[in-house]
Amino acid sequence: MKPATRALSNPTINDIARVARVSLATVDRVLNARPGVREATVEKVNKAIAELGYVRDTAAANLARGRIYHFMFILPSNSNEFLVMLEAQIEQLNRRMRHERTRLSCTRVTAFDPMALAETIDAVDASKVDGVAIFGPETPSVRDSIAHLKANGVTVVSLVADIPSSERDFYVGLDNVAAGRTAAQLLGRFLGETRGRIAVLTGSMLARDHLERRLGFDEVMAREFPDLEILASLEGRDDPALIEKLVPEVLASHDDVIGIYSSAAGNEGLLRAFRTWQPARRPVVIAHELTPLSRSALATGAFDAVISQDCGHLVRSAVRIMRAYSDSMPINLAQERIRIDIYLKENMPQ
Amino acid sequence: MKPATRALSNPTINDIARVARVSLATVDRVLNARPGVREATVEKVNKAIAELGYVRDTAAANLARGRIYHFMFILPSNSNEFLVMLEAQIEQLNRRMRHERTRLSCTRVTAFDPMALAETIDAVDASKVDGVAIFGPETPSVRDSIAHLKANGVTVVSLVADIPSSERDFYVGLDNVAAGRTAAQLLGRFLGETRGRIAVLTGSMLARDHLERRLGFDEVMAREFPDLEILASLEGRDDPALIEKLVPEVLASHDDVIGIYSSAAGNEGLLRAFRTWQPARRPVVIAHELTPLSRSALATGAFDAVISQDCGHLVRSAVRIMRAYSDSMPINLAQERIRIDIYLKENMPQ
DNA sequence: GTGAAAGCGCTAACAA
DNA sequence: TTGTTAGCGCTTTCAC
Repeated sequence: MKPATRALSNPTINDIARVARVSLATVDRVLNARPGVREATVEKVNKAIAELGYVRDTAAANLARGRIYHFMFILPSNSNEFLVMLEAQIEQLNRRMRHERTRLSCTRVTAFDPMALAETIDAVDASKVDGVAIFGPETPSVRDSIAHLKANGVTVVSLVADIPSSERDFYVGLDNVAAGRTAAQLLGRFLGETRGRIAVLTGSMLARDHLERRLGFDEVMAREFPDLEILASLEGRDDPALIEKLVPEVLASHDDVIGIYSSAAGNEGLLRAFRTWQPARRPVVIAHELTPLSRSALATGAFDAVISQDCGHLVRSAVRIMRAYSDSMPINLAQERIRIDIYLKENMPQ
Repeated sequence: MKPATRALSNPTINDIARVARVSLATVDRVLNARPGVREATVEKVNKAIAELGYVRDTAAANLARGRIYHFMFILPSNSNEFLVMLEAQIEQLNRRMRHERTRLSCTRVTAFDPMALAETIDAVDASKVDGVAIFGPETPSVRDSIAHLKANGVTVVSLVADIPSSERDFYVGLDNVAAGRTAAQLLGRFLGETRGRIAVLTGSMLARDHLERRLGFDEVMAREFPDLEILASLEGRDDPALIEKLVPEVLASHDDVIGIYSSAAGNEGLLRAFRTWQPARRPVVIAHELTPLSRSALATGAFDAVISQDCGHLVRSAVRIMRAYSDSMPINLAQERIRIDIYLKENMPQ
């Protein structure tokens, strides 16, 4: 064991109190913007804070408060692999953070059902919850519910799919337009000189993330690979069974499908559809989300690339951000940016 | 402002002391494995700890100790873009963490000079430093210096390039063999049916990361793209000027170079060499590290893809790990795994 | 409006 | 070998 290193510390509220010639309690009142302090005193204290370059020790503050953070995740009740992984990460982080005064909980709401989502948001007890992370569709009722929650002092972040028209504090997720562009570029480059049609699988036109991906995909396809013809989106509603039914229909009606962009959840259904399809030439397939299934599809060559976002990062990021907002602390944007991960079989994590 | 949420807390040392019928000080002694406690008492305390599921509150412990962590980074004195970014991240994190009882410092050592590195490591004052992160070559003298540091109770992590034969506690960096494989796969797929020669740029045969990349690259090339001929590595020593001189020589002696794998630092020199080269067909270029220069090369199309590791993540990870080892706390391996990032112009962070 | 004092969970002198 | 006590930086009663 190393001896403790005790050194030149940062200024504390004691220093502020001394410099500003007030008591600790007054400094605390100013720091936490509590009422009952004369304007002149507030200024004295703020001057001392600026002078000394004081920064509050959040750990000590939380210790004194005995504060426990309560954060809630609201996810669609779909049970595709991505959501299973997301929920597993939430549970894992919850266990890890029990000892850091933080509690996470997770609620499921029927997928693509804005009313059910709005009701769930309305049911949040603002006196018991410090922050809510929402993964769901962007509709007026959802916006209203978010506004209501914000008005009650709860931090709100959108997760995976943004809700930019709402008053959410932050969006934790990737740039879905850029993800769609990336898929197009990979598909186009991997196809090289080959000519034919491209099938696109999406989830729901209600889901902002799905729409954005299609937008970015079409943009790059039109600009850089104008010789490839893109078919209309198949709406799979992230439902493996539905996808398994839809895919063969399209493949049967076009015998020159050389590329597939699976832009939403439900790879399971796509892979099952593949089992009964015997194309002349194996198509290039770009899918989303690295999951047990897509990993094995990469390994066997059924998928050529997978575009993904790190579930662990999503959850840690959401929690860090809800904490930062709860404490009015700054955010490291570079750390919170969710990367558009590209996985080939060669760079999958073991 | 929300009211503080005060709730069912975790057990504290007070609970342990009560259950084990000893004093706080004794509990503290057992927790910190300090001597001077009877075996029987130790067991009583440990029993209570297990019974209550006690987990130490590190924040409170650090507050009480007034402890300040001192971590040191040792980097090569080369000044390529990657190192500039790495050092910038260290400085930025240092500013951020001043208020979390953590101080970071950074020392530079002549690149590819094992003796100079060993001397620098030997010069570390173990009584003032809790952990050291080393980015440098793996040689016997370096190993010995690391062993010496470890013997003095300092945590050691290898950074970017591993030193597996040493007693380093952890390696923070990516799997370079897999990175080489990834480069080969991208190059091969982007080339499609085109046939010709591939030039490979490396840094130094002394650098483990460079060797490993070449290894992985050759493996996938031989297995999946046997029709492409790979030329011998050009050793650029991460020196832009040297690279600018070497590249045209190779291109002049082979008129069918259709692909380039720039596996080390010094993209600057490569890009300058391109300015005077007029090939019949633009080659496919895969480079390493997303930097201002490689970003613009992606944007203009001079590079087709960049394989990268996130500098911010490297530094944060190294610090989290040194902290965890200093406190004998567990590590979240999934969070610390450094990803092999693939960037196309479409998925670059803005 | 402002201040004094107790206490959050833990550590470290100093006693016993 | 063990216990008592002060105090880390901050918050929060409760007086004044």
